Amino acid sequence: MTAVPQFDPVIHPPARLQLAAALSEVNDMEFGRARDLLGVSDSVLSKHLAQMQEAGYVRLRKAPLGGRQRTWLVLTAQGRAALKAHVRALQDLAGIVG
Amino acid sequence: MTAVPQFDPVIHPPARLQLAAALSEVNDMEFGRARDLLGVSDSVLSKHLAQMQEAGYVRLRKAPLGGRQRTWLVLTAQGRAALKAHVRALQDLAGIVG
DNA sequence: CATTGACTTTCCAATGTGGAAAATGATGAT
DNA sequence: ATCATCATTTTCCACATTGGAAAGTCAATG
Repeated sequence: MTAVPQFDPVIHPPARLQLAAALSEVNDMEFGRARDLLGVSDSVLSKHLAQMQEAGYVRLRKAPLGGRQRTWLVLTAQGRAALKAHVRALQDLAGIVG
Repeated sequence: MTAVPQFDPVIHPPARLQLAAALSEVNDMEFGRARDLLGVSDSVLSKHLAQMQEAGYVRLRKAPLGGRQRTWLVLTAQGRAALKAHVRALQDLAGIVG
């Protein structure tokens, strides 16, 4: 009798939720900027991105900038929808509190 | 440079978030009912409650019912405020997604 | 072709969550 | 009083997740 809906496990963890939210407000963001924003190491961001990519929530665009290869993170339509659904789920869940 | 605000770790985990939300809609709820609602074992609910109590988010009211002792869970004002703040934090974070 | 910069992967420690089972505490039965 | 029982609570463990450090990759110089 699990009357309570589950949250999307890919997007619920703080780091990923924050990343998705940050990406939702821009067209794209550089890897390094996202890493600093979240305050995590390269490896950690990379691993979160791997999961979000696998879920189809994020797309990585790699292109050279200033001679060096850089990566831009883009929230996909699916990722945006997932974030939206997640926020709405929480709002519904806590609707009365408002 | 953690420009992203952190979530309340006591209330963010799914089980506790769902519990807080569920409790926010009623005056109180029986232990067993909450356990079934969340779909977890007695021990797990008990442990979540311990954390939420320690944070001052939940109060346990024990009283006999039908000869046996039962426990009712009550969301405190502090717990309600924490839930509200959490929801608002997420909304702010994802404000653009709307 | 060695080097450097920008990630990615591997390895490992720390935490957190969950369940089963043992322990508690409060009754109710005997 | 003592025992059995029900409602939690605590203990013990297994497993999953998350995070960082360091080694590994790969493309673009020098």
